[in-house]
Amino acid sequence: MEKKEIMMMGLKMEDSLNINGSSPFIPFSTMFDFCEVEKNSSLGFMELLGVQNSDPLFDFPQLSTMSSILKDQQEITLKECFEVLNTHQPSTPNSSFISSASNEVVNDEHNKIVEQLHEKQNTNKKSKTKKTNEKRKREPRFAFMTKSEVDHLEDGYRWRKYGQKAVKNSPFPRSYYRCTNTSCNVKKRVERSFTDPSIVVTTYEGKHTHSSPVMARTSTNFGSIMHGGNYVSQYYQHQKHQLFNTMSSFGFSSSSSSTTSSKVSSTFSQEVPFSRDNGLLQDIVYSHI
DNA sequence: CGAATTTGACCGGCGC
DNA sequence: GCGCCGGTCAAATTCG
Repeated sequence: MEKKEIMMMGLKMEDSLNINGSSPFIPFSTMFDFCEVEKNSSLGFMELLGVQNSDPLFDFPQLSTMSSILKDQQEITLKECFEVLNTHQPSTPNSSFISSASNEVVNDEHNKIVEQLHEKQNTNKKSKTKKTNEKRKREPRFAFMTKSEVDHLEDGYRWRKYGQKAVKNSPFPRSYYRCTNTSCNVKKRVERSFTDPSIVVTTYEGKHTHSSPVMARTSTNFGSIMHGGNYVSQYYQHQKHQLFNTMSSFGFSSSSSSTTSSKVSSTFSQEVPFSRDNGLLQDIVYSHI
């Protein structure tokens, strides 16, 4: 007899059910609300996600467009995401694909982020000219804005909290986590957006030198398609899977829809049937015990 | 009782 | 030099 373990983007379904009762909330809305990439990186959006030609995600024109934007500019903003998605508006306009946050809130957030990025770029320039010998090398960082009622989202790795600080101009604190694996120096910061408290901003720094402990003990298809040791690993595989479900369930269509369903089953999971009725809730993982 | 979290102290970078 | 700020440390406390 198979035992089912249900996970939604790494967050256990039962946890989310406890919080919202009959209507489970969606912990992740979309991963490309904001994506920050190191300047020297030539990664496009698809490469960032580890999407290859054989992936069903490859067929979504919206994502290809975003990928090219990201490649040219090294960063993609909320506004650009909106523009791209609006030019490929699905047939049902009332379905809010990006998030349930109002445009005002998201624009505020966008402006803030752009401001921060510019500030950072300026300070980087200054410190470069000032210092001949660079002391501290910053690991690549990736930030995600996610709609969640839980601050610390389960992502398959084990983290130890080592600090918490009050965030300027925000009632919500920022938490600092470090990977519990001693040989691994990956860190992450988690904070809640004060413009929209339903949004959690998670920033990863560095790459794991080991595989995910959760994935190691559950023989899932996610585990088998991981890029071990890479920061685009299991987290992105989750995101990738989620993204496809989201794109599909909100009415976006891939450019080669005839072949998509077969591709999906081979690339993501043969055990999880795709049903549009389930929407985001179909992101489940079956594990054998 | 060991592991994880909390929280005030501390540190280094930066602007004034 | 001083104060602010983001990030980290580590002793105390809580949790399982």
